[in-house]
Amino acid sequence: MLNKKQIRYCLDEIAKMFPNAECELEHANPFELVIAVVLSAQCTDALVNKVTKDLFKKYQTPEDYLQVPLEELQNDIKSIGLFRNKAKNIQKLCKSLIEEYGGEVPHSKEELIKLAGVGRKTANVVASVAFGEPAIAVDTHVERVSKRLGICKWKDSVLEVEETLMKKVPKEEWSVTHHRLIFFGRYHCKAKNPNCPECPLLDICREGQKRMKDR
DNA sequence: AACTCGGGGCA
DNA sequence: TGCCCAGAGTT
Repeated sequence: MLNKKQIRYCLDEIAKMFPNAECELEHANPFELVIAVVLSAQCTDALVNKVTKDLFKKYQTPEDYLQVPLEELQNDIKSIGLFRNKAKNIQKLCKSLIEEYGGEVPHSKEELIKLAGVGRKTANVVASVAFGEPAIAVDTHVERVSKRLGICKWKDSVLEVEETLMKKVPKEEWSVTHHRLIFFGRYHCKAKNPNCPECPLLDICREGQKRMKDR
């Protein structure tokens, strides 16, 4: 397991690789961000951005999403996959926003995660990106990279990965950390063919060293 | 803990 | 054409 100093080294090196790692979803306000992140589950940000361009023109408020039949909303987002569930969840989510939060998006992770279609990862992204709350969103990239590098244990659950990161990274850097790890995982430390030979972290990465030895 | 939901992108 | 990608909800 890497200690705090080693993790700091990793994050600094990744920061050099991706100097402007930030949320790739297009949004103008917290409400749009919530919708975009809910839509982004199990699909790429690029694909979501294609849909949200028109979607955000058509729907500006939670009320707008409830004024159309479910089938119409499903049709508006059908190109992203899992659209039936996502459309249902968005209407439920909008209903909750109106009835429980005065039409506004709540700021805390604890409130966000209660919303339909919002899980731990989405709640963390919205809290940190929209409201600047300290949070580390653990998606598949963050989980994989954390395990390969040795930041956490291989058998850790998603929640345990998140807790370990929060424990070992200073709170002020939680938000930027999750973006750094996501970029690192998506573009360099890929699931299939991680670019270990050109990785600046090879000397510290247990999985990288193992892979290089096995070649 | 395992299963289901569903498309686009790419070889 | 078939494999790969990416979370939430339910049981």
